[in-house]
Order: sequence, then structure tokens, then C-alpha cells
Amino acid sequence: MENLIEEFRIFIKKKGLKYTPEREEILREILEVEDHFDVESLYLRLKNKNSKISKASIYRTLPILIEAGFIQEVYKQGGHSFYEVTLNKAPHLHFICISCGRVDEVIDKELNFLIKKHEKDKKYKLLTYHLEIFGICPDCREVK
Amino acid sequence: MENLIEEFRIFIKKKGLKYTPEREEILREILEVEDHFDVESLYLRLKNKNSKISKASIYRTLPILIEAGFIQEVYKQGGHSFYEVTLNKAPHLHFICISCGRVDEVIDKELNFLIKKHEKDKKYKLLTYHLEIFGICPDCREVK
DNA sequence: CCTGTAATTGAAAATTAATTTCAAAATAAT
DNA sequence: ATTATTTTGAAATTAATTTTCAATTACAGG
Repeated sequence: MENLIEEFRIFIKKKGLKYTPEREEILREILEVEDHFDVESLYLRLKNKNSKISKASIYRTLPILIEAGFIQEVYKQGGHSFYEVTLNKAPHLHFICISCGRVDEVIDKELNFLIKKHEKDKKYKLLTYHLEIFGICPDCREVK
Repeated sequence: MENLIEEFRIFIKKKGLKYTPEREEILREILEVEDHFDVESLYLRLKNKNSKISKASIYRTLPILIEAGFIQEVYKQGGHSFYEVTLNKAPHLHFICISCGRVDEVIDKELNFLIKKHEKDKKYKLLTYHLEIFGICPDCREVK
């Protein structure tokens, strides 16, 4: 935990940015979230802890965290983005039910392998990726 | 071509919707686009042909075309969605350069195979999917 | 073919996620 | 400490998408 915070501090300094309490607080909160999160829910979590961090700061900090490799923007739903901590997590796909909105996460090592292969071929420097699969979940199929 | 139009007409009727000239016109235009497209570019293409179809109608028709399997929303960039015709196309991934915005399409049969496998496992009815990979392209890496 | 009803249209207004502006506050190098 | 530069919160702005609404159109049944 603390080593991750330190890693972030070093990243920030290396980029010539300033290490602020707000940035650290946002990272700490994100590391405590287990599931996917969006800006709104993160903002409310912080607010509940009497933090006075603004949404603007969250919006400004997330791209830094993505670039630093701490989180990924994993899918969009209902018109806004969802993120999750990617450190130490196996790569996975998201099945999104367009009927009820439920999101199923599937771990898949092949996917990561497949992407790494293309990254090499294309000579891209990979930052983040996401595989969203839209469909109807078993429950919603029954109802209909 | 005409058989696709007929297929769409049948889909529309089966859903209890009305088959309008606007909906047909939008589909015809989309089938002529080779590359990815967004709402704005589709609207301008139609406008150039003196069509008076509104953006609202385009926004309303795209979800129907997705559900019918004609197109997919393949990625988001610059805050808006891009689509492409998926009929007869091999599945593929999109490498998006976050620096210059360039999009590289990569065909990959394994990806489709991988997704079909999970679809079966999860008992989902698959509608559409997209794999976006964000990174820095070779050209932009050099500059830096 | 008319006729009635329910869906669809275009235009404009509304919504809303995300970005930008700006003055005040905070960081960090000297 | 001093100072230049960055970052902050709050509010304003932007821009994609959705919704509203009155007029129009599709099409089923007579």
C-alpha cells in the first residue's frame, strides 16, 4: 500500500508535476475500492469521509493515474466511464447486459497474450485497453 | 445490397416498428461508407446528397441497426462514438494512439473465437463487442 | 381507398459527462 | 522567506446525446 503511494509520488515528480494531498487522497481512495467505480461514486465516497475534493480534481487526476498504470478506464455505460484498479489484476473482459445493466467480469489470460502480440507487431507502447461485450444476460433472456 | 435492405425491413416489421424512408436511407448510406464513421460525418454525407434527415433520426436509428446486427459501436474518441459496418467483416481490434488520434485496425480471428467461448460459458446472447487498445503509436514515440 | 391511431419525424430544448476558466491557495526550488 | 509555477474548487462552458412536442406519416381495418 504505502509502497504504491511512494511509487505514485515518484511518478508525479518525474513528470515535473506537484505532489499534492488531493492527488494522494484520490489514489488512496481508489486503492480501497474493490469493484469498478465511476467519478460520481468516487466523489461520494470521498465526500462521506468529509474530504472536500472537487469533481474537477478527480477528473484531472484520473488521466495521471491511468498513465502511471494504476487504473484503467474499463468500459462506458449510461454515458459515462467506469474505471478499476489494474495493479496485480489478471486481464479480463466485461460482459455488459444492455437490458439490466449488469456487468460480469471474466478473467482471461489468453486475451492479454493476444494483445501483447499485437502490441509488438504494431510497435505500439500499450497504455490501457478494454474489451466490452454487449449482450443479453441469462436472466433477461428468460424474462423475454 | 438490396437483400440487406430487405432483411432490415423484415427486422423492423418483426419488431412492430414502422418502415420509414428515413430509416432505409440511413442504412443505405451506412452500407456505402467503407471506414469507421461517427454521427456527424454520416449526417454531413446525407446532407451533401440533399437529404433532409435530422441528427435526431440518426441517433434514433443507430441503436436499431446495432440490434439488427448491421453495425457496431467500435470505439469512442474525442468524446463521441464511432461505428462501422460489421456484416461480413472479420472481427478486429482497434489500436488508438492517445497522442495523435490515429486508429489502427487489426484483424484477429482468435479474438472472435475467444469471445464466442465466453459467450457460451456465460450463457449470454452476444450483440456487439469492441476491443480498444490505447497507447502511443510508433510515430509519436519517435517524436518524444 | 379513406380513416383513425399510434409511431416517427425535424427542430429546438434539455440533459449531462467532461473540460475549461479563473482567482485564490499551495508547492517547491532558490 | 520569496517567488514563479502549478493546482485547487467553484462556476461556467462545451459538446454529445436524449428528450420534448407538434406536425407528419405509416399502415391496419373497414
